[in-house]
Amino acid sequence: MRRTDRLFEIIQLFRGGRLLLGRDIAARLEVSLRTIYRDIETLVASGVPIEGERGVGYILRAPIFLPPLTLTHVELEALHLGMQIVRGSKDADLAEAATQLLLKIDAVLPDTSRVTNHLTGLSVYGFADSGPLIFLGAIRHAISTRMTLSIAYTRLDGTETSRTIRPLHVEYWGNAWTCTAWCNTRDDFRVFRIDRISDCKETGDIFSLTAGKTYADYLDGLPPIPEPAHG
Amino acid sequence: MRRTDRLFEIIQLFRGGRLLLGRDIAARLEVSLRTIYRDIETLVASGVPIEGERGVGYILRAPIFLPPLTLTHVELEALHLGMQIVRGSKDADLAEAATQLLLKIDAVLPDTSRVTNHLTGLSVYGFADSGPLIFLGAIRHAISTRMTLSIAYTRLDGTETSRTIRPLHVEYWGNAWTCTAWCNTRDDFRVFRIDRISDCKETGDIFSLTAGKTYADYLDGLPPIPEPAHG
DNA sequence: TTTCAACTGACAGATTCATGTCAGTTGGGT
DNA sequence: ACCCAACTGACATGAATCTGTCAGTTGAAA
Repeated sequence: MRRTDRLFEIIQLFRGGRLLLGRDIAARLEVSLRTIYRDIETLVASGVPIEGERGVGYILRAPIFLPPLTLTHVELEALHLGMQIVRGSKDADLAEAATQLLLKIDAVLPDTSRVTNHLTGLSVYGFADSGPLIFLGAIRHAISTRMTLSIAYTRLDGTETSRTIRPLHVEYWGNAWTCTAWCNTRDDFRVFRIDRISDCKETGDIFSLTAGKTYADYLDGLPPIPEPAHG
Repeated sequence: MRRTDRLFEIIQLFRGGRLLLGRDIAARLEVSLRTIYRDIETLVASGVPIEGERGVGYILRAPIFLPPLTLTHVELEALHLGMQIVRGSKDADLAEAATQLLLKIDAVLPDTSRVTNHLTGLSVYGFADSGPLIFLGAIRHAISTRMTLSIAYTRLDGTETSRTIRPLHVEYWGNAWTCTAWCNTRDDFRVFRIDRISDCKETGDIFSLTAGKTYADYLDGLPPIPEPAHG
């Protein structure tokens, strides 16, 4: 096995945020521990955020590895525009991540390719996602961890209701965010505007994706489906 | 010089979209022509879009080289969201670039990191940039090449006017695009809503960034400046 | 048909690289 | 004080890579 391949392999071993011991990596890849130390040194030197602690082991901070890419100028512009828009979003996690991503990319580009040089003068002021979206991040988190939520919701007519839901999907409509969920209270699918959710708590229950209650099932039940991101 | 460094150097030589001969690259890097052929083969094999034509030379299609990066899941999500939003934009160039970028990234991620796996259920329908923005691409192009434009503009009160402008900057306001320009007709800075531009032609004149007529000068002349992309 | 420059294959020598072994040090935790 | 596992340095050996040279082929354009 070539060294390059082994370096790649090592990154793969960290999937799932695992803590690894040098000794175990060495055994797994059938090389000596010394070689692993050298490999890790190489990886860190090329910017892979592996962190080691004496007496503990290694972890990889950012688990998605992007190999070298080449971009056109327009692609870099699109990337920059998109990240600026997301930075302006009300979802604090996403906004922060967008900032970090821009910084990473900028740090890595030579002066001559620096984002700002290729921006043909373009600024983004104030994202369009309106209203209080303080729960957007929590909901996205709940979707990925399948946490049942208990929400208070203000209907369009102003009346309040509280529901227990299994959040399935989030949609962005250009100026509003919605959450499609299985509503335990109504025993059917429901779509909620996130800016009208006035309270949101995790119940502690973890739901499983039961047949008939998934987002795919919801889509199946709809007549004609709008094409995402084409208009 | 290590080979890896030379490979990197070769990419740098292509800056500015230059057409290069293998012989010249060889001379510049003080290696044999055969070695350059081998280097180019290696680069192409690792995905760098260098194209060679017999009897002509080499060009690099996508001139921005992004070294390996590691991303967190949220960063990948932010990237995906941003690109989906840009894909929905009315600027055909940017939208297409965003699509290409998404495809590039998806092609390069291992199955386990594939964008769709990390999207905690998120769709983008219909970008908020409203109205006819058919000239957005043309204006961005004119900004980068410093082409003077002749535009027909419909004021908010409905009256028509035609102007000769030096486009300087484009701003995105969440639901509308504007272009800040030096207006030759009025001999002052003016801001135009791009969806209200009913015609747009290049005059053929290339302007230079004269002191007092740059975007920086425009910003200097403004009282308090809104912070870009923070809300 | 000639020219140009990209391309390909083979081969041998040089040199760099990678690796294991050994013998340490360091910092945190128990 | 002891253990653990990350770290570091040195060195020799062997493997892999890299390179130039030479002798071609190919496709396009003049």
